[in-house]
Amino acid sequence: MAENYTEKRIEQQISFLEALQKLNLEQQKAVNTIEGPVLAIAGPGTGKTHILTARIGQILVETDAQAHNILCLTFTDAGVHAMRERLLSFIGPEAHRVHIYTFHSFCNKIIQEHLEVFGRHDLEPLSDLERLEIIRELLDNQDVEHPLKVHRRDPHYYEAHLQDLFRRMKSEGWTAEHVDSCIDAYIGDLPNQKEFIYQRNSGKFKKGDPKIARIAEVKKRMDRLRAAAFLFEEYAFVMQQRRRYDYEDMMLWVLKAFEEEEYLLRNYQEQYLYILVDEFQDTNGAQSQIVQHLIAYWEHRPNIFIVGDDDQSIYEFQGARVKNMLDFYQNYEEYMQVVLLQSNYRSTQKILDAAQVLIQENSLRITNYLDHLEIEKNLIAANEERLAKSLEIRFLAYRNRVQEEIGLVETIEHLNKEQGVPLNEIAIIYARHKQAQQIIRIFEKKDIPYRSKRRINILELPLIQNFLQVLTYISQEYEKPYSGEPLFFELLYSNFLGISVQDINCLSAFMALDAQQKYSNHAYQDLTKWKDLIQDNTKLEELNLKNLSAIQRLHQFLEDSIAAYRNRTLPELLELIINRSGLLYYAAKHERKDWYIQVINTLFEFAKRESLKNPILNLKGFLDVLQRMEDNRIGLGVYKTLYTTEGVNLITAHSSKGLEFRYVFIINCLKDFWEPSNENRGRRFAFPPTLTHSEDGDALEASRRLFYVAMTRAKEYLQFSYYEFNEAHKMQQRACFVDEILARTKLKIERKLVDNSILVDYQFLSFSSVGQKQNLPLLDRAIMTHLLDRFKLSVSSMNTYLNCPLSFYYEYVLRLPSLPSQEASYGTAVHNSLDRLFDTIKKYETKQLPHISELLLFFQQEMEKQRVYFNKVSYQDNLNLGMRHLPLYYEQRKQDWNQQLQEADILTEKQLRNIEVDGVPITGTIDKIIFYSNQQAKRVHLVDYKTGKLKERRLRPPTPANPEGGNYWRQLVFYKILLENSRITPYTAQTAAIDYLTPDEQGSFPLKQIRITPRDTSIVRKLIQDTYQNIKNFEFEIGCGRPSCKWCNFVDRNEMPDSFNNTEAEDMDD
DNA sequence: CGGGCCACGGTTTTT
DNA sequence: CCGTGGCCCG
Repeated sequence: MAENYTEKRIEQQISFLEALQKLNLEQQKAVNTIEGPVLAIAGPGTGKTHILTARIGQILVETDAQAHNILCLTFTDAGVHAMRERLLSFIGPEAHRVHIYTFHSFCNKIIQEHLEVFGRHDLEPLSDLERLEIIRELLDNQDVEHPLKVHRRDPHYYEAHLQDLFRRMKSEGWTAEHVDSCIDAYIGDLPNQKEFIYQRNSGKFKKGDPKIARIAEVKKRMDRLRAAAFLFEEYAFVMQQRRRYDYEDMMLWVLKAFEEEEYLLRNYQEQYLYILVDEFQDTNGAQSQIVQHLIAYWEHRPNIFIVGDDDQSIYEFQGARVKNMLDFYQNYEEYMQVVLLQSNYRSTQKILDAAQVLIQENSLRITNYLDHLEIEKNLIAANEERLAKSLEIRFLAYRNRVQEEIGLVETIEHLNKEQGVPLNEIAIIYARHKQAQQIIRIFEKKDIPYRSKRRINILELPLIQNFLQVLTYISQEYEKPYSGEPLFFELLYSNFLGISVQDINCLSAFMALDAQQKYSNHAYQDLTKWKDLIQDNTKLEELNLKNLSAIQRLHQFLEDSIAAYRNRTLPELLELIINRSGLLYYAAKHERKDWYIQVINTLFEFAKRESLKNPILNLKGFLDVLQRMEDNRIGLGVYKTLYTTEGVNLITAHSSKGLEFRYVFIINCLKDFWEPSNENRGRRFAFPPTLTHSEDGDALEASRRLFYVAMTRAKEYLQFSYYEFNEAHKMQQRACFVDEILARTKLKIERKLVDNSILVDYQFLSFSSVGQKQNLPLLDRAIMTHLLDRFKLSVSSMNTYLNCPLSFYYEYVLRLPSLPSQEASYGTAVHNSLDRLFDTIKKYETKQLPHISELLLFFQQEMEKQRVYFNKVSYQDNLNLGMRHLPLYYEQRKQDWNQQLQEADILTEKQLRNIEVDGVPITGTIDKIIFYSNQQAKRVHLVDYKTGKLKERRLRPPTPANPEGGNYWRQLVFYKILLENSRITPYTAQTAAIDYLTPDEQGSFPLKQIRITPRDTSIVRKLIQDTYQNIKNFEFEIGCGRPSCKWCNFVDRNEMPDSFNNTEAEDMDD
């Protein structure tokens, strides 16, 4: 046997033997018990990977088995990787021949090896968007009486629930019938449950009576789940029809093949003489069935080694997981060897004791089910280096959240600077990512390196958003020249194009002045187009740009891309654009180039995948897919490791599993973060306990395990902290786990106060971005003065300014072209048709209301005029909407209208120009003015049409909380002021109304009338003056900061300092 | 303890 | 928009 071994192998052999000798007794048992079933319960830090690999080595040494006769299954890629590395160091290249897989890669291998059975050739993985769309269609096809739809305003509300349910059903191997019977069992038992029985007499209820209403409520929820589960089969069928599959399917296919194709299973059963399963506490139902199939061949004595720690099971359904372990034990009890690994090589005894005390509060532990073995899980510190150190565990209570965060950062800085602890030996562990946001900001501002790994949606990144703007422009210009004009200005700001902000200002000033001039000459058709400007070298040279060549490059790049559109596949075109736009160059030169390149690749790979599914997909289609993803809040995820340099680790307790750090800080140890809020959280169905094998209190145990995992990451020092009062000064409740540990140890809570001087030091780190000044410089004041020369305040410009001065700057000063939204276009069409209706009356002086058909005809004509602003589908939708709403509206209003026609004069679409109030030029158009000429008091009534849902807030007069009043209220008062200062009439307007053109839920069209008081008028007059003054003072820099605000987002997206631009600028200065 | 009303938030993670 | 949990009252 030995003669073929090279010297190197012999060396490895020796190091392997040495490693074997160093094993403690428990470990030796786990490694040496090669034959028969073994269950190893391995607590944290007990050398799990070490044992698994040593055992593999041992099998190879002790038996005739070849490397390929050994199968080692684990949960994650990282697990596979770690195992392979360790094995390589033990046994050398032979390690590559051992079959180490994740469950998924193992199934994939089986499928690839038996394509004839699986017929997977033409199948493609299902994207998140496709999943959603399949489910949406499924829901749409259901009757309105379906439990998931009935009484539901949003027919798609349960989409997310269904996604989660179907995924669960697949991964746990549940059928609809199984779910159904579990629900029946649960409901049947409800009257026996304490919470569903009155505990004492109260009112008409007697002690011992079942709570009928509560039971009915649960039943209703369960019926929804039941109905949802029965949609599963159809979902699976549609997937198959569309030739799509997802991750969970791979496992199910293999399971099915194992059951139906005996030879296939037998094949693998005979090959794998030794099977090892890692992290058994995390295997789901389907995974555990795969293992069971593989070992079934060996009846009572399979050579299987299962290692796991039930106390570290932090994914759901602990009941089912413990059941898996127990089933495994009971099935092979006769020959089963149980090994309990207790020597911990990671932590100090103090840390282990505290962790121990905590986890003993749990009852759902495997040791409690294996009573007869009389085993007790205890962790004993066995690392000699660690034994020497014995830092105290600390519990710190801070006054508030800010203090906790500052205290933490201070402590870490001290550790690093004064004690020389490397930052990557320090971890901050929390329950949810959002808890780390503020700390990340502090680290950023203080320039302390940190690492944080989390899933990021690349579609939200400024770089990608800018790039998508460029793609959209190219796509639109290809479809129809000049249709991309409204995008051009924003596109210019894309960092990777290398255009300086000064030059953009120069170009925008030219465009704005040009527009101003042409508007005043009514030469709307002659407006200069961006596209023409950047290819007009003469004009460009007149502008004295800092970097003319960047603009010329941009022009060339856009032209080339549009030209390349037709003859290239989507990936080819994208590749060209990524290269020629400068995106790739920009990313490659960036400080965080690894990350940027990864982001670009993710987008590119996604485009390739989509093209594979749909070979004729073009750029427009691709952008449409991305748009639909955005609409449905589906991201394109990528794991981001922020700052790959060594730094403080910021991680969730979940992702801390398997890691270890010298210093661990568990933060925000509060009930709200660490204890389960509810069994049914988020957009998910609640499952009956009969299905998940979980019971009341199980969720708390799951959280306790998570906390335990976090604690056992610490090697030397463990610190818990929390804050006593939240932002609203409400007292916080600390997590019960803290108290559980305190109760059974001598540890005490220390109240910490952060020194005032330190607090002051942190003041400068601004904690809020709302209301921040924008970073993009405004145009030159002289140019702005010129542009606002003849500016007149209208309702919409005033409202825009009041809502967001930044938006005002872009929309009214720079006059950037924008496409009207589809809603706005529909509104215009309805408006215009109503105007024409009343015009007709006037024209023929009949005082008779024309027939409804007249109105509908106008509407159709007006929609035709707006057609360009709709896509094909939404045009039809909006047309149908109007054709349905207008007759109902007409019917509801006609009586009022007829009466008005008799009593009053009606003026529609009255333009009021050249009006001045308190020195401010104002302007506007009033939808409808009704003159009550025959009344003594000469008065008019104003009406404004609105399409859109009634929102009372918009109509509210000013309150102390909202001193400017609702938008619509302000608008009506503005109109009154406009009319009364117009001198077209001596009449006063005391009443005004918003006339809603969209019905409410009861099908009636609201007509909201307001009475305008002199106080109202003076408030709005003051607003008019102030707003005008602010505009004249160029106070545009502060945006509203609302997440939905186009221009705030634009500025936000482009505020990042960009090294590329700077180097470009330097190059030019030479 | 039980019910009604109102304000508020809306995980974690792997393949 | 839905469900939950705090809060108040009976």
